[in-house]
Amino acid sequence: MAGDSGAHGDLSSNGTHPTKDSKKATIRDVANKAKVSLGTVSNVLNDPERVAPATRNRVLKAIETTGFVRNIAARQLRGGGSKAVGIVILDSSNPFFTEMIRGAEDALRQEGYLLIACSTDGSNDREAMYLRHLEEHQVEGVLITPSNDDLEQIIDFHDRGTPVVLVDRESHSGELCSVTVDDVRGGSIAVSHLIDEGHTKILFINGPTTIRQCRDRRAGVDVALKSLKKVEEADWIEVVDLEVPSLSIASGEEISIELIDLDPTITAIMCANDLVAIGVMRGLARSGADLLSRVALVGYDDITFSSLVSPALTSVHQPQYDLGYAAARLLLEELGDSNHRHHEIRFTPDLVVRESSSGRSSQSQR
Amino acid sequence: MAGDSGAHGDLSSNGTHPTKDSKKATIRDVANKAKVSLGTVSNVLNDPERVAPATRNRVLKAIETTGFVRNIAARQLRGGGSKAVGIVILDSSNPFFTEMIRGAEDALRQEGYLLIACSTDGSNDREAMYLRHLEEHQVEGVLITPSNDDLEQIIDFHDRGTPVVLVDRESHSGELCSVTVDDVRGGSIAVSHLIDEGHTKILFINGPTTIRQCRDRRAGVDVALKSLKKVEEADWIEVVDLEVPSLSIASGEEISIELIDLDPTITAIMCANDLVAIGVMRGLARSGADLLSRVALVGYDDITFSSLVSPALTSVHQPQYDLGYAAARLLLEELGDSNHRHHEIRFTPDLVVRESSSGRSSQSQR
DNA sequence: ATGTGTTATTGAAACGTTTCAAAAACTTAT
DNA sequence: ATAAGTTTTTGAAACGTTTCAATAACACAT
Repeated sequence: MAGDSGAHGDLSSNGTHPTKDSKKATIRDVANKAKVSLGTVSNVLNDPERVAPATRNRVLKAIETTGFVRNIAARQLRGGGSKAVGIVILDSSNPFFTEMIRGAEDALRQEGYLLIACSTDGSNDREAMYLRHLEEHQVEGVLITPSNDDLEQIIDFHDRGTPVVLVDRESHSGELCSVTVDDVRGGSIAVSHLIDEGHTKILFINGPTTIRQCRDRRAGVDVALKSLKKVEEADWIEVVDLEVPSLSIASGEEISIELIDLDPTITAIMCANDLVAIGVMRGLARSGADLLSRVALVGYDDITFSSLVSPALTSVHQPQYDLGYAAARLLLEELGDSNHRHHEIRFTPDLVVRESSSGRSSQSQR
Repeated sequence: MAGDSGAHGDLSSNGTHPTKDSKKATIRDVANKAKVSLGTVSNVLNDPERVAPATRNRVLKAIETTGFVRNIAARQLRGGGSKAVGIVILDSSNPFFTEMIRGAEDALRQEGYLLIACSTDGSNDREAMYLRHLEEHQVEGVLITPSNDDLEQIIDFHDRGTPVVLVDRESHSGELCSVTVDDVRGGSIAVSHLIDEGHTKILFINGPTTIRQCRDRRAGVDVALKSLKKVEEADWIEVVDLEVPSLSIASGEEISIELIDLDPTITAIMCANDLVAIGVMRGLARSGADLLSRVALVGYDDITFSSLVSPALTSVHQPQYDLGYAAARLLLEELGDSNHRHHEIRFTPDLVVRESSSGRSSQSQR
């Protein structure tokens, strides 16, 4: 920029970083350098076919010479989009969510969007705060796993003009797009696996039934049982319920204490998610209990580390990355289509069988 | 807004979401409703003491009635900040980084900033792309773990006006703030622990020595050895080196094949990070090898799941959350202080001893 | 009522970019 | 040289908010 001091006018210090206070080049600087109008520079940036090649090259050179970096805020103000999307998740310590973010980020990067990540830790108030900040920034859309069952605040947010895609949560009345996994089916295939292995009395450790995913997974167990009873008249299969206050490793550890003296006719445990299952494993290991050599264990989510614990955990695989990727693609679709119709993408989970449910001694007891 | 149609003027459809196309309230709408000037509304929002209570209340009511949401882009254009900070990390699958993001987000949330998360996966080109996008958005600062040793592109970015804090990386010439962990010391305390346990021949599985952290951790081993040799003239301690191409679980699994026939005089293994150590464990378990019952294993990072694998992994604890939190605080400090002097915060790691290095049979062999 | 000092409010202009009607420049045909 | 058609370029105005010099309003003293 050595030869351009004149184009920048006053280079006086404004008190911030006195040693490095050059003003950034604007579109006006480029226009002056290339001896064209502001509109022509804008056309070169946004509609290059409209500009004669010679002029275009002159402008491109001036852009390089001045070190021009476009100002998104100015564009946004004039009516352009913010090129940013918010993602609001529950817990950034849970690999389920971080894989989801990864999928969303990959999809958005392809279109030149930035991803603003917000963790609510299940707090409705924090969710409200983040939504407000995102609205002030005029993000082009938001991907969100709601902090609770009541979608009112999210729907209000959407109604004020920002497209929303629900992640791992349905929109019952169809006013929002959503990406979900069929948790009823997930519960069914997990319990069916255990039944196929010969287990007849199964403990289901659920999370808070205020959480729809917990309810669905448990409901899936009933669906599988009903279906089996119809086909095989299998009336001897029994499911026992227990509930932990949160879907965390800590909750699993706490409940493991109650499992030490588990009814010996229970030969299988199914947990509402992997963190709870891992906590159970950890708690039992800590207390020296040998329960898991006779009892099968199944988790839900198939987070990255489930294959690394010992015994490796059988788990219902949720396509975490795909959830995030699909949600972002759905949002991009909505942004590009003024006649967009909301819809839902539903993924089907599958079971990944590992050590924790294999070769348990249920068959010898049956 | 039912009684306000006049204030909004033309509510004609612009072809986007025809059913819900109300224009958002601007500061002008608030001013009209409260019968004050634009400047007064701005003062109520930004400098409320300057406005008479009666006027202020009238304006606040109008803000509520109109549903006004401030427009950050407009403020930014006029000279306000973007209230957004970028964080550029290497790999969002590694819990080390996700914990770090969590710390940064918590610190920034307190000041009303949003966090824009970007993953480079170690790619210099992707890092460059993200830096450019962040610059267009005029983020108020960037926290970054560099994708490689060459900081030139990051320093250029900083020199163009955006404050930068390096995370887990030093700035050798002091032109940037940084937050690091003393990896030399981490290496030392890990190997010292093994020596204290009686191990005299130790295998060090390093990552790419182009990565400064890998070099430092290995260097720390030498520092501990030198120190010990001075004090106790302990010339019998030996370290054997091996290198994996990347710090991943997969690399650890691959190298585990070579460990099956490990020299029996090697009684301890130290890995450059937890993912490699976990990979080694997994690979050995898969091949049925019983090596880890006689050989101690130490990792580095102490990611969340290290305590959950079996045997639970002894690891050098890195304060991941604190790294992120401190980096963000340092950046906020720099933003608030026009006479800011760059400095470095250096954390001291500590060793968390778990099963993987306890009670290995090294002492009976010595 | 007049003068002085203080507080509160106003409103023009700035910020960087895009947009599109109008003007200018270019090309081709007569 | 003139006219018509096409391409290229221009530049005024808009976007929402902040800022600060100028003005208005208010309070108090004489």
